[in-house]
Amino acid sequence: MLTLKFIQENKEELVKRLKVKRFDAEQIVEKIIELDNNRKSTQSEVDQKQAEMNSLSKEIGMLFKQGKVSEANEAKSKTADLKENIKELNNQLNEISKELDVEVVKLPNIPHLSVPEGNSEDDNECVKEGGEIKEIEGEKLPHWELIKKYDIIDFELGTKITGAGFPVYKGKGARLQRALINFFLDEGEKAGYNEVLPPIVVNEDSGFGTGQLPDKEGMMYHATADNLYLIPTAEVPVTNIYRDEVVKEEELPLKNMAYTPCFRREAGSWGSHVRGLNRLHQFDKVEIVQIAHPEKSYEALEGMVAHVENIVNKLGLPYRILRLCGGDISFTSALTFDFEVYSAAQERWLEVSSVSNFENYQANRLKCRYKGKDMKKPELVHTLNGSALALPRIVAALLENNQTPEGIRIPEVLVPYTRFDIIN
RNA sequence: GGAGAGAUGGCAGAGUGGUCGAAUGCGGUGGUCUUGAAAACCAUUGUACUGCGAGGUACCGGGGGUUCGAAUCCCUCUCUCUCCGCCA
Repeated sequence: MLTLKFIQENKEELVKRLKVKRFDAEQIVEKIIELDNNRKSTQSEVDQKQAEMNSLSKEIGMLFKQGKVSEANEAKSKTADLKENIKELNNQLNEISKELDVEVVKLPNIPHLSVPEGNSEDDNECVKEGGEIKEIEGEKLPHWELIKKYDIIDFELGTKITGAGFPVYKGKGARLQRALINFFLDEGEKAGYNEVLPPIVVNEDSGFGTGQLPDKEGMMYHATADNLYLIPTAEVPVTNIYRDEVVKEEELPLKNMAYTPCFRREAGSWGSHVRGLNRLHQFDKVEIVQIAHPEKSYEALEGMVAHVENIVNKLGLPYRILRLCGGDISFTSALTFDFEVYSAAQERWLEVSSVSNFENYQANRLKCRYKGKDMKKPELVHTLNGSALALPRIVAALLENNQTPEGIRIPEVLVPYTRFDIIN
């Protein structure tokens, strides 16, 4: 969420810039400012009464000590009204604060100045294309046919064990998963990311910290007996490492990565174009997360984009990088680059990574700050994350693009990990 | 799952109703001394809100209560540790 200070000091600019996100902030901003001013004045009234109360109490203590019991009792009688008054004001203050919290989370993050105008994914700006779209020799099958043909991923079996969207990877299919995970982690390590293996269920506080709760509660599987949530992305546990922390300035940037399974309920979003591996309830992903100095977060973002590009390149997949437009960028992001790979048999681009800078929007909610030696107060950090990479669509593209009459060729970089070079 | 003990500042650890935002030690920062370092000595050292400022207010695991006054008493929740049980 945005800081109240920023909203107070930049209200015109805020309203103007949120228009790029197709968000009309004017009324909410007005309401927030009014509530915040109200909060401040009520707070200072409470403080003042409280100060009165404190000094009165001190006085009473002194009087008792000096044995002046009747004077003490007299002073005591004065406190009743004050006490009632404070209670009343505190109730008001609570109401105002609650209302303010509700309003302030309604405002999305401010888009970066480079975010293009636009209403939908069709208006995203392609900043780069790479790799080569090769002709497929022979029969051109979509991956959902290929996995059946070679018996490497079994959807029906997953349905039997769990339900739709929980595939079972078998034989070379399973090993390909493991190979990709290890390859991604090794590449991440080379790029300076520290590997963590976090819990894949999280508590409510963590859900709030990264913004899945309270709004997007429906996206997560919820273990109600213990009130824990299955993570939709490793971003949740890995970013929450730094919830309520003040980190040292010289430690920045903190670069972490994690492999985790991810769970998404994706309620009601199933249709014809989400066949096969295109959308699942459970999938594997390696996520990279950075906690960066505010002045260096865009440098960090560039580094993350370069890292993802490097991996996609090594896999030999045709790709393009999109700068998301105001209408497509997420609520919490300031700037997002999507990576898409071309899937030859489906003849469409598949999103495989999304790399974002949240600036201090997420950090404000997390209360993650940094402090340097000559800083008087800690300041909010910037947070960034990106997939590097999500497996299912990478697998889909690899299977489809590398199919030959003999079988599916495994990219050279993966062979040391898979220990086979063809699926046939 | 059963029984017991506990949660205080960056860490360790005192504090059982008033002058406690909290002793003391360690650590951190600045300084004196030194060619430099160590040692010693001196000073300083939490966060948030609010105010131009002096200052004020809140915070001793979370929430609630008793009281003129709570780190301290009561209720409740969470977590940690020890022992027992179960277990990859």
